[in-house]
Amino acid sequence: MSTLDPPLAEIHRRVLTWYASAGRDLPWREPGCTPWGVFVSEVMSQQTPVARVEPAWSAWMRRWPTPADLAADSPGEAVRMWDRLGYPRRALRLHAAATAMVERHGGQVPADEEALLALPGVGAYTAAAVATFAYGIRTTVVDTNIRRVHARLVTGDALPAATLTRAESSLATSLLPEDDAEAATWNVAAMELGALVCTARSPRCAACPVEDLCAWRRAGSPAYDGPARRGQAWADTDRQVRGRLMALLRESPDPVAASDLAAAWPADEAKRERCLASLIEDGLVEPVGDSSYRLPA
DNA sequence: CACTCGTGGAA
DNA sequence: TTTCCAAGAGT
Repeated sequence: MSTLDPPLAEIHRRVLTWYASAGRDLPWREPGCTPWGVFVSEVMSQQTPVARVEPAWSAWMRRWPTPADLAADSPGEAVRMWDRLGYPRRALRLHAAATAMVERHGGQVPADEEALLALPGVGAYTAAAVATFAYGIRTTVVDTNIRRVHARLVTGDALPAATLTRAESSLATSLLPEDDAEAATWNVAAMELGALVCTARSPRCAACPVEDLCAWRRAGSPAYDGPARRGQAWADTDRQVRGRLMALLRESPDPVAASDLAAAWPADEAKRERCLASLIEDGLVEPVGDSSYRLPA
């Protein structure tokens, strides 16, 4: 554990100042936003770019302003409203989380990180993010943006490792400001720096408030030299087929006939049937009668 | 721990 | 056109 030079306080000051002027005015960052609004924004933002989340979040919050409002509706409606944000199991889990809030937390988003972690669809990142952004609690947030900022600024690597390491987590904790409010702002500011400036591809170092302090820049911006990162295949994968089937089911207010689902992926019947079965297993689809299907009621 | 799970925009 | 990858979670 080495002492940073220059002092951490200087990094904090510069990044917080940068964030105050360059941070985006996202609706869930407004002072009046409810913890539920923050919670929804965090779940929607898991693996989905903010630009696509923003309109979806607004529509969602208009329809279901509280956890109880969502819990009172069907999981299928949540999946339909999720539309094309991707990974629709998140919609199912968000609905289940709302139900848990009603049943176990008086209809409120819990402030305790432990309780948050117990909710469906909430992992280490989301629990910390909701605790700090909705409730101002001083806790360590580690997302892909923050990992990349730390990798470059402190460690001197072009990119972080493929999976989160213990060293990264303890580094993030060691960088956290002591003050509660400042820690919360630091968390969002570091994420924002990674999202807008310290990006994965072609970072905009000229716009970075800490470029002269960056270990990676000081080392001459060496290229990534870790193990090859395997890209996500898409064509002919189960994910593509599931997506095709879900699109049909979302668009139809009525149950969809098996023959219509078959037409959505005629090339490989076995694969199609397997995907439909997995969607049913996941609770994203339910059979109606003998040969039609719908989103869960 | 490695793998799966959607979608679409930008390089 | 192809490739990359974006506020991760669950198994």
